[in-house]
Amino acid sequence: MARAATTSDVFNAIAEQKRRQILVFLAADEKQVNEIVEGLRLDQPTVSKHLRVLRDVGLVRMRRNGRHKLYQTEAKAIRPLYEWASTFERYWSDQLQRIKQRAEQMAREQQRENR
Amino acid sequence: MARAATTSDVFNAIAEQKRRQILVFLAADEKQVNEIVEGLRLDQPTVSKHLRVLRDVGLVRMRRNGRHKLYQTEAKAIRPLYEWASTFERYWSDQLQRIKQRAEQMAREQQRENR
DNA sequence: TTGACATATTCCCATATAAGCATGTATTGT
DNA sequence: ACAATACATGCTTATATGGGAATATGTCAA
Repeated sequence: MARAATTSDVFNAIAEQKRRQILVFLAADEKQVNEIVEGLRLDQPTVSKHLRVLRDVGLVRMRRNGRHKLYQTEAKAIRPLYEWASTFERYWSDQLQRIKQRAEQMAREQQRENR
Repeated sequence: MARAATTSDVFNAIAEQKRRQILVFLAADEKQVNEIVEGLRLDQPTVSKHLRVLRDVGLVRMRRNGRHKLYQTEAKAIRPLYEWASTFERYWSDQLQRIKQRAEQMAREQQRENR
């Protein structure tokens, strides 16, 4: 079995760096393909192909405007990713907290010695 | 050019569903390979290979214990992913807020009609 | 209608997978 | 020392990829 299709879910779609760039680029406002090409310095077919993948998994939405097409990031489609990552938040905070506590502990011991 | 290596970064490493499962499974406590195999019902070589990828990108840490190896998720390695996803948080909240505002607006109009 | 502009798709290629099966390696108990 | 246990790696195969170049499709303007 090969790797899962890039269009199989959000996790696979965002594995590609250029697609991540595109998503950031399109987060605030809708933009034409042209603007993406110039803004990110990618070839036009490359951009179109990545947009296709992003569209297939619902990470961007598109509307036509004359002979342009306007793409924009569908922010809410990123939530599954965000939520999955959040699963681990408590664990890394725990670790950070432990480190912090240890540091405070050491500071207290230092003080005691200096007294 | 093919797809970027699964070991090239966290984004590629977590594209695989089974690796995501493993990370969740190892989030709270360290576990032996054996336990992963049984807990997630995967073949042992499959698990070892996925662990290899996860280790290469720093998503799990390992220590030996006798003839076992204990793996645990390195939660802080997931932060880049979390932070990237957070970039979009304001956009999806904006959208949600807009939806909420629209709902409230409609409610007000309803009230006015009923008066 | 035709031409120009904007975007999408196709074809080819090099590359990297993930699964399954077989085998290798390390560590411990006896 | 040896057998058993616990993992890791090697090999093969089917499959999907992303880039580049060429080409197709779609839409407007004159």
